[in-house]
Amino acid sequence: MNIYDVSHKAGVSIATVSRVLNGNPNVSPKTRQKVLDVMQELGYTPNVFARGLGLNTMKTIGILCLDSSDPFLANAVYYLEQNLRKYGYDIILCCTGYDLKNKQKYLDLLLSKRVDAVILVGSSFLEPQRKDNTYLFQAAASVPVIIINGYINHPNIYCALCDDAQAVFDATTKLIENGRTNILYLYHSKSYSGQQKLSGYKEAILSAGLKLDENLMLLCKNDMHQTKEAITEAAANGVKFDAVIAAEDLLAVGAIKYAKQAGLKIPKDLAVIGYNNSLLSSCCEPELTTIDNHIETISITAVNTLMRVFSGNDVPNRTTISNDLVERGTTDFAKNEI
Amino acid sequence: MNIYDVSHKAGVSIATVSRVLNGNPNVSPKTRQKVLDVMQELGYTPNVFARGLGLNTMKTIGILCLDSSDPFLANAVYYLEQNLRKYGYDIILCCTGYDLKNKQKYLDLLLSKRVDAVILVGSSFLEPQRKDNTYLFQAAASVPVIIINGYINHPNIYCALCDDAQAVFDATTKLIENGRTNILYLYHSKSYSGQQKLSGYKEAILSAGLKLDENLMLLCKNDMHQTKEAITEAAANGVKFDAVIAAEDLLAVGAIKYAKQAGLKIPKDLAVIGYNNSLLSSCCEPELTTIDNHIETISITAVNTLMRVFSGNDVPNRTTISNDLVERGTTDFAKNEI
DNA sequence: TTGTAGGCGTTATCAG
DNA sequence: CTGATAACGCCTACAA
Repeated sequence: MNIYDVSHKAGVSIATVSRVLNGNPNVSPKTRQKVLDVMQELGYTPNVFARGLGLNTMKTIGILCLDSSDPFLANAVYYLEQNLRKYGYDIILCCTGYDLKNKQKYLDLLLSKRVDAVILVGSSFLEPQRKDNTYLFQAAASVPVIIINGYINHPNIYCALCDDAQAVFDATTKLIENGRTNILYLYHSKSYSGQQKLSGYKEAILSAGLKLDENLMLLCKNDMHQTKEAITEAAANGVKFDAVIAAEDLLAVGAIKYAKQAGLKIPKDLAVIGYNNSLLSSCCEPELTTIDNHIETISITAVNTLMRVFSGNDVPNRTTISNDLVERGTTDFAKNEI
Repeated sequence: MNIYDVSHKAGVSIATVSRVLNGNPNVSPKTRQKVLDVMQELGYTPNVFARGLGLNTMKTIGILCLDSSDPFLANAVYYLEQNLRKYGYDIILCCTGYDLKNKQKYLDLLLSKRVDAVILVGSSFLEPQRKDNTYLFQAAASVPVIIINGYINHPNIYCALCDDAQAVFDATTKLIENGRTNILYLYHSKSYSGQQKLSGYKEAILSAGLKLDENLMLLCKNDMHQTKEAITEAAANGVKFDAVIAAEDLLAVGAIKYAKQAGLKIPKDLAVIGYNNSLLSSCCEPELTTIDNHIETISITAVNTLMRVFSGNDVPNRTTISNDLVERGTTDFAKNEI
């Protein structure tokens, strides 16, 4: 079942069938209809390989992410898929894990599959040392590279991200304005976005005229129970705090568990703010105040950016989205504002 | 940069290069090495389209799921991707949503991309009416179809699932044995797996000599707050219950929120059991007793099944995994068993 | 062990 | 507006 069968049955040449297939206007309406009828009748589907051979593209985008089972990344992948499909693109999903070697390997693999572009989900694809990012630059030499939630300046690399530093700055500042003086910061990743958040925290502390305290910046494992233990240990070591801000909802839940265990009242004795506005944040008790980084908007932006790149437009290297604080039960801003 | 360039530079024919490429043993070690060196030097990568054209396969599996941002489905997709990649297969991810028309459309789309097989994640791809499943049968006519968490008997369709009915039966029975007499069942899906779970519940009630009460089987929305409201309403209407078993952790969390609001102590006044052992289950307070359906094992089984099908083995139509009850704070079985 | 030539199903370029 | 024909890059008999 190929283009020849259709052309025979329709009594035209394969060139005409191909033209109909590709919406070429140089076909008489009558001929077009005849061909379409035959295609329908035969249930003909063009062979993507042959087409790919000629066009050297298969309308497919490679998506690289560390771990698609992470709720935040899973969301991003979902929105990307939905929006790319609107433009007729398929996605090949590829989960690399944390190892740089694997990231490189899989990126090469995607390129060898002749994807039309690569989208990297999560700033963890940006290595701290610029020289370790050469694998990205190489990729960018052949196809557009989009980075979600990270930023690096290089030709043919486009970044869509939210202003994590600003968001954490604002949230921290708000805690301070509401009378919290010892704010514990929890994080688990030193990725680009992780650094941004941390710097937002530091800046807020300094702007308020407070002193930065290393003991108040706690590097945790990405696990709620281990986070709880880490906080418990810090408290046992004499670290005092009346608020927690976490780089990730999961860590904030660990803080809630700590408060419960330590007999602290939330938000009275301890205010808690998370990050991502994930399902977890409305699951715990009290429900978690959290920063919403609008991953859907970011994903849509990324797709739109890519489409503009494809159509040859001049496209900004970076698009930044602002984010919101979603207030729930672990903070008492409202009461203070009355 | 193609096979001709390599053959020229290496001073051999393209056939020899092709043989080296495909690990054909009929090449002298010396020639092989020379060709490999040239390929390395030129950074040659075979063109997947041309290869696909000849072989009519691209070592790619299509994965269909309703919504890859659902934590449970996201997990399945992740494990599938990881395991398929071990065998050198890529995956094309395709999220359909709930509409049957879309399911059909995207399945056709995947087939037109010449995927080597299709994996359907979630029993929601099985329509209640067998005639509505003809789209699956059609697909099975051209490639193997794997269904995760659903079962239907048809040639070239293979199913990997856990015994949901048994799991709910066991959990319900355990509640009854521990003195609970009015068990509220929460569900939100009437998919194959949803039906299995419900039937497990019913059977357990009947086996224990209790009476089935329609009011105790509550169809909810897939949202924790709406579930809480639904339970509140039922209670207001006089429905009495001392335990809840939910087809989904999210619904169970709704029950926990209800208990909190109604001033009921968990597990003393109300025992709660969820399903899936998702992150949510260790996030709430108290932590949720839940049924773990071993999605990782199921995913691995599915991939292994597929590989056996590819190698032409005779493969059972269905593989069933048993599942465990993970006991946490919302039940008090342990105390009763002492 | 190696090389030659035909085929895979499209697309694109020319003539007409 | 339509048709013939040459790419596209690889695989695989078959021949040597």
